[in-house]
Amino acid sequence: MRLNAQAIRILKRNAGLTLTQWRVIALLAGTDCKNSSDIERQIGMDKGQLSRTIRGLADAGYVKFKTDAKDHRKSNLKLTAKAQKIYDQTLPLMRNRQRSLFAHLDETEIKAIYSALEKLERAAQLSEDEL
Amino acid sequence: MRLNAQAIRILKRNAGLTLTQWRVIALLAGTDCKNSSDIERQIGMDKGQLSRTIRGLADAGYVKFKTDAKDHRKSNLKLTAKAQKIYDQTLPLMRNRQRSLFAHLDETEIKAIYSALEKLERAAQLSEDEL
DNA sequence: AGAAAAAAGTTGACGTATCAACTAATTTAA
DNA sequence: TTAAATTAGTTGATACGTCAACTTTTTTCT
Repeated sequence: MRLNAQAIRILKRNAGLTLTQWRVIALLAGTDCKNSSDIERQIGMDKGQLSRTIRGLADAGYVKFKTDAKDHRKSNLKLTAKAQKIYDQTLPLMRNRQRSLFAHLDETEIKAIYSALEKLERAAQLSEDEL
Repeated sequence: MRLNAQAIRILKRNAGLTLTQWRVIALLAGTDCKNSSDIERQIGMDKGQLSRTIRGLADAGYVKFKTDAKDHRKSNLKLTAKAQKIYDQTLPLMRNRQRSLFAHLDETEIKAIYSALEKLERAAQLSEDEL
């Protein structure tokens, strides 16, 4: 989407992050997501892409892995101080952008969009069998 | 987008085409688009991707190139009979899908969506400088 | 307890979107 | 008319989205 272009640029210039990387960091920082599956459930992101994104973050020194003591399949993720700092710095920028984008829409439009998108998803789901 | 998933499957199963390939074929078949730039202007697709898509179609025997006699930069594209046939067969399927998706939306919702998306694009454009 | 199923992650493949740099041909404007 | 700007198209790089096959560990079921 062209709409993401600026978000991407903001992140690249201010934090050296990709949008996906930022989303993951934001979830680790702002929610109680602990591992890959939590994130997957939270934003419905693909397992595979998630795995690669997290490895990228780890390589860049933004997160640390630690295999869960009770369930050896899981590895718990923790943001480094570096990541936390970047998150704190970038969050306001992202929030501003979000606000200024949606500022131009009124209630009705926002609701219509969400409802319509839901319906489209449902319709897509329903006709799934016909293939 | 998950919404495209079925379209992609329809095309793959019924025609062995990707969505992008089908869009290009549809433009060549259903509009007066003659070359890459026409298509680019029509659907705002990236030049690069377009170039690769078209080459793919040519390699698969769906389109033929012919350098324009007057302007040697342009190459005019023509669908092969094979492509025409596939297009004719697939068009109804795609139309049905389109219809059944939008059937669940009322006028208001459709208008709201378009208007909202336009505004979002504009807002994104406007705030471009702040980066 | 042991087999089967499910969950957590990893990896590979392919398609799509966007940006940038580049060549070659054409148009424009001094 | 020649230099500069545009336009058409190609190629490379990177990010993102989705599907599928696979390993390892845990859970479920009988």
